[in-house]
Amino acid sequence: MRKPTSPSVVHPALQLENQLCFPLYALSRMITKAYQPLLQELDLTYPQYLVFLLLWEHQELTVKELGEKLLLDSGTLTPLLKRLEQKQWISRRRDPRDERSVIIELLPAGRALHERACKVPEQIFAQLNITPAEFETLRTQLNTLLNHLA
Amino acid sequence: MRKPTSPSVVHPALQLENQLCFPLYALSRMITKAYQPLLQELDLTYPQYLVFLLLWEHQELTVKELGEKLLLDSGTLTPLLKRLEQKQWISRRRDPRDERSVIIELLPAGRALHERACKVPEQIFAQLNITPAEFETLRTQLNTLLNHLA
DNA sequence: TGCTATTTAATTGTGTACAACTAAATAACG
DNA sequence: CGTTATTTAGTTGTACACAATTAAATAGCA
Repeated sequence: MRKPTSPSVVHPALQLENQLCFPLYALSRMITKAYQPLLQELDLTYPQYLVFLLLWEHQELTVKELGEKLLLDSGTLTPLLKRLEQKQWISRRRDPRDERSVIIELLPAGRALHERACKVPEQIFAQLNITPAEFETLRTQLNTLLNHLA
Repeated sequence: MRKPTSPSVVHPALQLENQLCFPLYALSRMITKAYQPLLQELDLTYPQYLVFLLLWEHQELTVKELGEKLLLDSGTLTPLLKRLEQKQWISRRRDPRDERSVIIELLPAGRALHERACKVPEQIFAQLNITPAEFETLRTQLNTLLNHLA
């Protein structure tokens, strides 16, 4: 072991353990990592899974609509969606009524993923070791804060 | 407007709005974005800022120690630290007592950033529109959940 | 109508994240 | 002591994220 470095005078608010941002950032990545082995069986990444959550509900959405719901821009979505298109899970086409928009449509193979994904949420929940009530409280708080910022 | 697509039968647990993971993921990115203009004045990215939070407290840490505290691996840290080294904010050297370890040391220019960063936390807090009590509750809950997973 | 402003995706470049692998150093053990 | 196992960073390749820019289409308006 190296010698422990002497603690210097640091603003408490600048200590990692007092941050809100850090556990948020770390927890987000940890949760993504918890999804990874489950999603790997579906050949999906976590952001791709989020796109499918929306498409399973809506069948088709524009890139703009996906971006609004996921808070992601075209710089992230365009290459992601092209990869899903290559796998024949979605189609991309310009809206004939407004050629600026690109409509993303769920293809049969993409819809078929829904059935296989059904068990994912409960498997994740089991790993969290929290009660449904705690889950709800936290979800509500995070959504509230998100609405303040977004 | 395109025609609204008819809602299909979707497992409630597979709806985006019922997820815990999504607000966590989105909020983490939104908070990072809130930091961005403040950190830009320090020429820092958000993960680089987290590294400095630790180095301002400890002056020197190994890559392993940084990785343990930030839950990041060398694949992320090595290039990030090399960029900080190029700016002469930190130094990287092998530990002579264990040549496998790389010691990251804060250089004067890196320490000088601390003073300029002091106002960052309060400026972020102001944007959150929550009370200190709510801040504390949320921070505790997130840390608890993080400990369950990490 | 004709011109300008806005909207929408795509592109480009930088910087994370992370899985999988490599290489070097050290620890552990017979 | 020598051999094997483990630890530690670094490397490679893939996939986000996002700022900034570009280009095409549409809206707005004089």
